Amino acid sequence: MKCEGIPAATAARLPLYLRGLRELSLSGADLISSRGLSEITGLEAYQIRKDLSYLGSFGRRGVGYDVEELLQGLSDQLRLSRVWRVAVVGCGRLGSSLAAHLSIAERNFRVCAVFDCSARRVGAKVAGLEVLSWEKIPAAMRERGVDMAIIATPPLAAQGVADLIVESGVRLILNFAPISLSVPESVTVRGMDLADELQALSMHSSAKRTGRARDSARPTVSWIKK
Amino acid sequence: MKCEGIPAATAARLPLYLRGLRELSLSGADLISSRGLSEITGLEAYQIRKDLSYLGSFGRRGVGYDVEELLQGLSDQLRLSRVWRVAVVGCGRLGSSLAAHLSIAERNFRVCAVFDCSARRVGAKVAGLEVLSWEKIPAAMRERGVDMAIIATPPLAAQGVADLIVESGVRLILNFAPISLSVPESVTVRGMDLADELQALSMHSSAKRTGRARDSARPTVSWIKK
DNA sequence: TAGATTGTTAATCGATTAACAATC
DNA sequence: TAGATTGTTAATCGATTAACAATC
Repeated sequence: MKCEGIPAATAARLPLYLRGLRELSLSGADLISSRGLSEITGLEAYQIRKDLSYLGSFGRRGVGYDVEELLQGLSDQLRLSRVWRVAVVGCGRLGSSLAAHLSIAERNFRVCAVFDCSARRVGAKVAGLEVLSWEKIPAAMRERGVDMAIIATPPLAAQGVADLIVESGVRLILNFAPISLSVPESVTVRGMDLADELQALSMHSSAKRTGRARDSARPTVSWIKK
Repeated sequence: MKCEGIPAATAARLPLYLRGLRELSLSGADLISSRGLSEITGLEAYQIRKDLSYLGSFGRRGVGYDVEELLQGLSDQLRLSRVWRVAVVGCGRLGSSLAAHLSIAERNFRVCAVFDCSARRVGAKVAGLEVLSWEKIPAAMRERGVDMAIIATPPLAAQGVADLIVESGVRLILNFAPISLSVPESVTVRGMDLADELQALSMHSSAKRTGRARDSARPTVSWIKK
């Protein structure tokens, strides 16, 4: 799938570039070459040049890329010029830690609602917010203008929660529950599963190699195939 | 990258098939067609047939796939016939919840060591285990026969921890810290980053579509490029 | 000018899709 | 036999890599 003409494989690498550039920016660097970015990301320089060329002409031949300019270009492409309003559903250990982590560490994403299915947890505070009952999902999501929802419930509750999220008009879902969700075509679901990752790692037990650095161009080729 | 002749794109989808088949097995199904698996996974039937053909001949023409047999084949490919010994480094909110979750929910992965860099947490219990000081990483990893390490420390501590993990001979790392790690060629690192995923989701804000189900063939195309 | 580095074009490679023959 | 469904081959598509001309 493409995002505005950008190949899927390239789009999946943009967050990696963004992180590298943020580090560079903090360290005060003005310029960076594709070769320099290669050392930071572990990707090949020619691939970086090709990827960045899809965003437009941010580099200067013979010179390199202006760090701030490229950072801006990437932020625009990733639509980070705005703050995204995030809801977390499921306030167990994982959900609470995700909510807390987001609140502390990410300025582009603001947790603005937390929900739980257990009466025991409703009313408690998580990430500074009062935990709401799952029944309030559609109303509260709309009221608070939520853009994305994170599902961190037990697997059996996840589909029901997903249905409520869809009902409330939210179209971006990050799913930590180890189950496949059914959603309408218009909704994008991204699954993150610890077991899946460990299983994939186990396959690499022998016969592997590693360039260097964070493998993880996190290659999101199939956001969804259709 | 291939694993024993299996294309990378296919390998990345195997955990998805495994989950579907486990559900089927629990529900008592004996046989499943590629069409049936398509409904469960959201992938196309022809792609499923092609993927499974790489594992060998598990289906019977005119009939379908034997659920248990295919489950066994997938488990073998994913090397799940054994229990993998996992260490968690970093016992903050995220690390503790990952350790607890793994202990409870995953039979193929056993948490057998937990570490932290903060003296405050050393000695506490996480997932039933005593939290050890990071200085003991090399010794304890070896003693306990750890196969994989999960890094869930703050970003600034992650590289140092990764170095100790590598020193202890562990070659499979799942990194939750939002930073690129430098490791030798022989080590496989998989990065999981909440911010990266949210950024990627944000790109899909408009102009998206979703087949159904868990998009997430979790397309791990670049475990590492080289 | 000479050296550096991008942006782009062309070549290679791998993955997806389509089609169908094999076979239960 | 007729219907169903796999496994495989061939066709298409997209991504990676290589090479180099443009340009600072």
